[in-house]
Amino acid sequence: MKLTSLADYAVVMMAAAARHGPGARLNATMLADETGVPLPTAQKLVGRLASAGLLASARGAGGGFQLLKAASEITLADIIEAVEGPIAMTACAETARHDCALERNCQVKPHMSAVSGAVRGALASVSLATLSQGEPA
Amino acid sequence: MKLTSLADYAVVMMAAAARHGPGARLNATMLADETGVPLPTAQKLVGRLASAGLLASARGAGGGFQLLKAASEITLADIIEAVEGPIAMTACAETARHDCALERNCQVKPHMSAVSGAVRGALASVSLATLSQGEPA
DNA sequence: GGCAATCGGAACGAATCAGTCCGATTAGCT
DNA sequence: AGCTAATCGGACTGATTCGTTCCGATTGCC
Ligand code: SF4
Ligand code: SF4
Repeated sequence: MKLTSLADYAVVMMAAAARHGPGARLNATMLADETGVPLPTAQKLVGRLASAGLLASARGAGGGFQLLKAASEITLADIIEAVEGPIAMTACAETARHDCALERNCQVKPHMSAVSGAVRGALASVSLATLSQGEPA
Repeated sequence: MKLTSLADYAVVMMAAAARHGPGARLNATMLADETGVPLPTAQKLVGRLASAGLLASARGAGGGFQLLKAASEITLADIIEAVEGPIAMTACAETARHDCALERNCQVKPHMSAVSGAVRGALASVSLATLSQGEPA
């Protein structure tokens, strides 16, 4: 019940990116140096974030990344799903992927989608704008 | 962002146990046969649940397990914490365990305890009594 | 006192994660 | 236009944790 280090680092990097304003040009090296995340790991993360639609990527010299949405429009759930995949507590909650051996006569299965929704809602209630501020609410 | 198979199986077994009433004598073999969880895995799970204080264990022939609380008093968070350990989204949210390299100048760290609390609250709002019923709310 | 049944912890194999590296692509300069 | 340099993108390796399985310790019953 804890998120992976990759997802955690991705949140830290996105918060740092949000602090640069919506139109700033960013590259992996700058973000890695600013947050302390190892550079190769940072490269992997921005790649995933870009393919998920949270960042716009530009290749070549002078390229880099850029936030596609406002900080208040990006939530923790978005970042986590971009890095870790869909938020589903159990195997049966995820559409497709029905490889649970107990699924045929599992009594708690009908409730799991609601539980996943609740957790996802808790994560979606936190926006990047909140995280980028130093002090808690 | 998904719970492990062990925790999932533990929830299924606890729901099955709750359906037997509060004072019923249960053993690992019965629960495994009823839920479909492999017997050795079920043994490991009931052991952890007992050491966490959710079940009372009795050794020897004619022994077994027994629920210590009412079904409405046991929440998903309790079961997950019993199997997976404390619910903490990040390394810094957990008291002790401060082995994060970015912890010195991490801007999002102050918010993570609140996020962990929100997720834990979402899980704590679901009781075993709800899960043991076949139909969702 | 012997026996059978059950809990408890220790060991093994598998899967995923975290980290690292090198190739493909493109802007900028000569 | 050709070359160079800088950056993204995907593929590979090692490490950690998860999941499973097995066998020994303990206790009630006969
Ligand atoms: S069917 Fe039951 S045991 Fe299988 S993943 Fe869903 S909740 Fe878990
Ligand atoms: S200090 Fe920052 S990077 Fe480290 S675990 Fe906490 S939130 Fe994550």
